[in-house]
Amino acid sequence: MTGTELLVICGPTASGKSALALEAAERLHGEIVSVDSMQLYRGLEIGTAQPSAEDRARVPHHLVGFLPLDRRMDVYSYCEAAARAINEIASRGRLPVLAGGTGMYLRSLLYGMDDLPGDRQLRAELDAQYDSAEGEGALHARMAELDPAALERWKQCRRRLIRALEVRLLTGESILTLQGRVRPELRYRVRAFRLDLPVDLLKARIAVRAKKMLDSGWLPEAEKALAGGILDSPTAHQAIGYRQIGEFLAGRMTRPELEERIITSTWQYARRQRTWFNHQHPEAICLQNPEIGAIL
RNA sequence: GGCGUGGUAGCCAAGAGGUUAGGCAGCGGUCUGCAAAAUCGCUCAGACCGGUUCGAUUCCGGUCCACGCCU
Repeated sequence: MTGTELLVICGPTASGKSALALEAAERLHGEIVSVDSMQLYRGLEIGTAQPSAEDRARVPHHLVGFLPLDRRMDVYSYCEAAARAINEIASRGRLPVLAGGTGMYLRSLLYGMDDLPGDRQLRAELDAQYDSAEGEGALHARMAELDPAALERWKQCRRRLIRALEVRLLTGESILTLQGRVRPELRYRVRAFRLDLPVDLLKARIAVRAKKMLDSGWLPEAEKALAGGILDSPTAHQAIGYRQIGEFLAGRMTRPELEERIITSTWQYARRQRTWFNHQHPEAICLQNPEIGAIL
């Protein structure tokens, strides 16, 4: 653990994290470090609800809107970048305020992750193999031989299986034995808050926000991102809404259907975030209201 | 008014006289290098009334409703 002090505000999408973090940073002499796998990207400003120019003028934001759409991102790279930003902010004597909803990024940043080797090239190859005709079976057979325990554990889960094989190939050992069993200590001195609004309220906020985004420029933004190949990008293609907007623009969906589908997938995302934050962040104090008073 | 077809869970949608349909949505969980991802589990039926049968969501009759055609 470093002595660096951190304020953390996490929670599901549309729960009011950004506004709260903004106000807190303003009052506490802080700068915001985004913990969001999609706000990273340049060109997805509206669709990923990035902070406005006005917000950014009020408080410096880091790790927002800088990454080209075709760039791959992963937890490890994110953590490196975020740790760097945190150090810079702290060295300026300001308070790093982490704000965002990408649970795995946040947990990895706060608690660290086992420093196992990684090889994107190898991983990409294994992934490509998986797609070929007998790929899945071949990969399973290979794992059955090299690391049956990991296969058993993740046979349903392509990515983790591939990652397990990657590590096995790189180290000669099973990822299961290399990963620490116990959760490590926090790496920073954190004051963490997790927003957990009542379900009905959160649902309503999601619906309102989705409609507002669609009414205020998301469509042209998405059209441009689609033209730029977002759907074929390694990571950014996962952003909610862009594929659906493509369908809508192609006339395969009505506007009400589009809204509904976006709201639905956003809610599903929020649900996953809720279960993550409810279970993975014992250090965080639960806030039922995005109110500044609670964190000052 | 007549004839026909159909009424299956919040929605879509099958088959079968007795054995889980399935998909979507919903709910709960998992999560160590693509996480706005991936994945596991659970809940929710047979329009209504009667009959046949050991047993009906499935067969028969009626009622209601929807759709189509005819008058």
